[in-house]
Amino acid sequence: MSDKISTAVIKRLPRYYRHLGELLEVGGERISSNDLSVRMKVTASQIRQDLNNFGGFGQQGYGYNVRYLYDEIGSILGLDEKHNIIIIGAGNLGRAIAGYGNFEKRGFVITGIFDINEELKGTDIRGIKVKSLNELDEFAKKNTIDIAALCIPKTQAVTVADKLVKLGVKAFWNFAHTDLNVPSGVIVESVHLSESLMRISYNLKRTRKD
Amino acid sequence: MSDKISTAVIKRLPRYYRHLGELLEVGGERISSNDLSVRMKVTASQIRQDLNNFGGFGQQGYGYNVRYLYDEIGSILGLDEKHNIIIIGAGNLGRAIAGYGNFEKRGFVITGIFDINEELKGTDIRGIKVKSLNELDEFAKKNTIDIAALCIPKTQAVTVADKLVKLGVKAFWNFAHTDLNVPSGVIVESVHLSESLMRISYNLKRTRKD
DNA sequence: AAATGATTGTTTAAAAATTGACAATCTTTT
DNA sequence: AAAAGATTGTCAATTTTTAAACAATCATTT
Repeated sequence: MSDKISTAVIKRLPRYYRHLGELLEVGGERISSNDLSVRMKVTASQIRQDLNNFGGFGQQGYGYNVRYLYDEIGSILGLDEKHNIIIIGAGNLGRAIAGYGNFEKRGFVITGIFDINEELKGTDIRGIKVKSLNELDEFAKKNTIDIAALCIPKTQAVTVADKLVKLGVKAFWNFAHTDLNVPSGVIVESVHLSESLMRISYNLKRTRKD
Repeated sequence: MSDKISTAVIKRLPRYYRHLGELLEVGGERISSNDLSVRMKVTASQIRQDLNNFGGFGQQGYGYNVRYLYDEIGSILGLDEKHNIIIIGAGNLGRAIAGYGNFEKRGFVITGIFDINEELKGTDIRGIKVKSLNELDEFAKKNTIDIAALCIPKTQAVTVADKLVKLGVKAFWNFAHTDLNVPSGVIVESVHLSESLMRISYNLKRTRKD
């Protein structure tokens, strides 16, 4: 893999994947960049450029085979591999993520749920028993953790992330309202719900002015 | 307000707001674009350019007054106004959002929670009784809804959004794994968790190759 | 099997975003 | 009160991203 793919492209890939999946569900066999552009409300040019970062998946005069392109993008996204996820924080958010079955379809398997609250220990969430945060070290040494989802307040999140970095965890799905400082090579994908909400607020204010 | 502000700038504003808030918490009175750039890991030039879209908040030789800038950005983001939010879907995700107290600090008030499951009707979530989806029409006619958070599966989300658009709702916080088609002027902010997770997966695959 | 039509992959152009540079100006020190 | 130092606001340069254009090529029709 020669040149670095821009993050703008990567951010769009999952959306292509989703739309192709929806097309598959209704029996779509082929689609042109133009038809897809109408459906997705982006330019056909962008679609072709994005895809060509990874290779020529289409055919002149025909378009793209939906199933083939879907699988290829899935592979580019690493969805053909299994990923073990642990969830830190068994509150509503942690439970919401644990309970979302579709992730497992795509190879994301929840292998552990941890909470600082000892009273929750042993509680069953979707067949997984909540463990104490004290058991995290031992667990991490015995099991492969690909992704740690941090569903805890910001102060705890920073501490736990530091610990998990030392234990070798390479990727964080961060729901805490803070930035995480991790060594290079460690991935942080943050979902800042409050920031998302503020953007709505901004747009509401602006829209009213027009 | 003359020229349109780019979405790239808007996306960064909440992060400035958060960092300024953190500075306030530790008693910071002033900060230069340079110090802030180190803290936030962006260029000082970008900070100055971003802020100057909205006016000159700083002073040569001094920098920015933290409290003043914090309040100004808050105002730009519309956080000085109250926003009524309803939550559609009283599952774990809906409850997680309802239960997050910090939103209320920023003027986001949850005024209703609705679920299609009649069995949940009357259940108390943080002092709010869950209503049936059948009551949504009546509620919308009697109350102002600024933002509707859609915490339901995609098929329902599309239907409910259509209905709420007709009832005059102008902004959606969409957690369903689908795009929403709404008339222009209606705001959609989507939080696609599965797409976020796929980006992690992509980066994990790529990192291993380096 | 030749002609027509469709659609990609890729090049070129345009637009947007980011960074760098520096004069203007305010603060702080002497 | 003058000099030195700091830092903004803004302009210019660079880089990145997006869109347009089109030759190459494959599918379909006649």
